[in-house]
Amino acid sequence: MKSMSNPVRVRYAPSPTGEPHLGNIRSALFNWLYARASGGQFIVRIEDTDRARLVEGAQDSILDALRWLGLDWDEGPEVEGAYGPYVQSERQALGIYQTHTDWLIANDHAYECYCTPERLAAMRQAQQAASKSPGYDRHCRDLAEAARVDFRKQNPTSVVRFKMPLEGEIVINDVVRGEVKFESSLLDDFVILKSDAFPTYHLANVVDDHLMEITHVMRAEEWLPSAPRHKMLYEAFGFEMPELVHLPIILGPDRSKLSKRHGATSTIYYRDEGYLASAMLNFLALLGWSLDDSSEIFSREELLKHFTLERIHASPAVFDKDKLEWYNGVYIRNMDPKALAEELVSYLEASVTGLPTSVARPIDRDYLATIVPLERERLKRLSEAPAMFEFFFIDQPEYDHALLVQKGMDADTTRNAVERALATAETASDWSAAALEATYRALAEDMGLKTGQLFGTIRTAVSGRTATPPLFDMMSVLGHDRVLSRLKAALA
RNA sequence: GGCGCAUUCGUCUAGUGGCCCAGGACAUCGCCCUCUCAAGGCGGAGAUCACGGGUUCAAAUCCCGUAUGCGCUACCA
Repeated sequence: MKSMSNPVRVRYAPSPTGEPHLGNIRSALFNWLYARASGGQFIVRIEDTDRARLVEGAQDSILDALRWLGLDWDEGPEVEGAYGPYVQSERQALGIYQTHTDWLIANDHAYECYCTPERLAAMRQAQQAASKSPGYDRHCRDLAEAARVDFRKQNPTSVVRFKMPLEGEIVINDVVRGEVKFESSLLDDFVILKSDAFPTYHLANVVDDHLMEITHVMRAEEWLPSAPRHKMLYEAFGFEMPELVHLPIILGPDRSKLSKRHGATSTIYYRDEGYLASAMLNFLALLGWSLDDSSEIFSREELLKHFTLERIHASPAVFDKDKLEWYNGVYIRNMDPKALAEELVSYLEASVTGLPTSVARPIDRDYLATIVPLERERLKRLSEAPAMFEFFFIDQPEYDHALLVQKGMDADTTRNAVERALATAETASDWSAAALEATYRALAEDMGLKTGQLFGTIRTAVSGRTATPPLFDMMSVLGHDRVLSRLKAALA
């Protein structure tokens, strides 16, 4: 337990190189959860030090994902705080990383390296051929000052490398995994400042985490192998080491790291597909964390109440889309119909993926409000609504008239059933579901048909489909005129 | 190849020496409910707890080894 004088400060530090990956957002969630659960601060820092991989709009997309899930940040882009700026390129422009690098060089913890990419590639090739473990051969580590002057003259581009210890053991302590040991001799002198004067992740991360007074570094497990480098950096600077919390990796169905070849990995994609933020939050929280043997449904509040670092798992978790969909169904069913209707409007009115253009926009909200309670328990994703609701909105659904014929019926009995159903509808005075059901049950009996037969025929005639909400609720919502015209069309 | 992490039903997981010849959830199958589809209820199948050795009266749980999977091994994060 950290003392009250040392409040928890955690950060989510994405690189704006693409869409917000689910695994990445899961890391953000855990950081946010821990910050909020412990009364600490949640900071967002943009790590845009790789100028070549920058993607326009990626930062906005990442922030959108956070906002969608309600992961609010106390400091970061758009929320200035006392430790800014919160974008590394801006910090670079301020000279923060250069200053730290200079200090490291002056104190014999780092050195300039003039090796060309060609030399490094050749070196790696040779190492591979000799099946030696790869790594920088420290060619420039102990160059004499005169030689350095020479190199600078010939080749003004250089990088700065950190001097790793040549021997010994580096032990890091991870909250999830305990002590992890690394052999120093196997770790090479890694680059901390690139030739474009931007820092690498390692330097920027350590410097910024220290300057921003981060207390817990929570990130995906793929970072565990670089933890010893970070530890050496902290020691060289004389900075206090934050707690390390390496989160289990999220896997695809084939058990390799979840990536695009497994399908959509963008959080934004799932939002657009109509997954609810509450469902996504619940699902993501249980990927690498659990409370007990029976709790499955967690609201944001419950998550905050129960989340602890101790219950984070060490083993990786496979992303199961079926389970996500189940969660979504659960949350949709628990949603207030009015709120759900409101949520559905944009999906229904969408130009390409929405209802057919023949349906006038804006759609009738009152009418929609009567449909939603009928379809709610069948919806798994909001994006299914247009296809599912279409027959409520268009004039006349297209369907194969063979579908009108139910089991044990033929063309004549079917035609007769539609005619009688039409006649009954024409004279019906009470259009409530209950009244309709009563009259049509009587009709079925009168005709010697099973309810399943008569109702099935009417269902298809009225909706063009074989799977719908309960028939009479549906007819009641559709309304007298629409039902009559569709029954007539079934006779054509 | 080297280093690191991990290993309980197909999947997410409960389990920290006896309550476990292993519990819950998703998916799957069957039945019930029922005008169809869902939802819901009930039930089934599904894990020799990766494997092999120990330690112990007793191990999924502790120790050692092996195997497998994944991650890292860039002037990417």
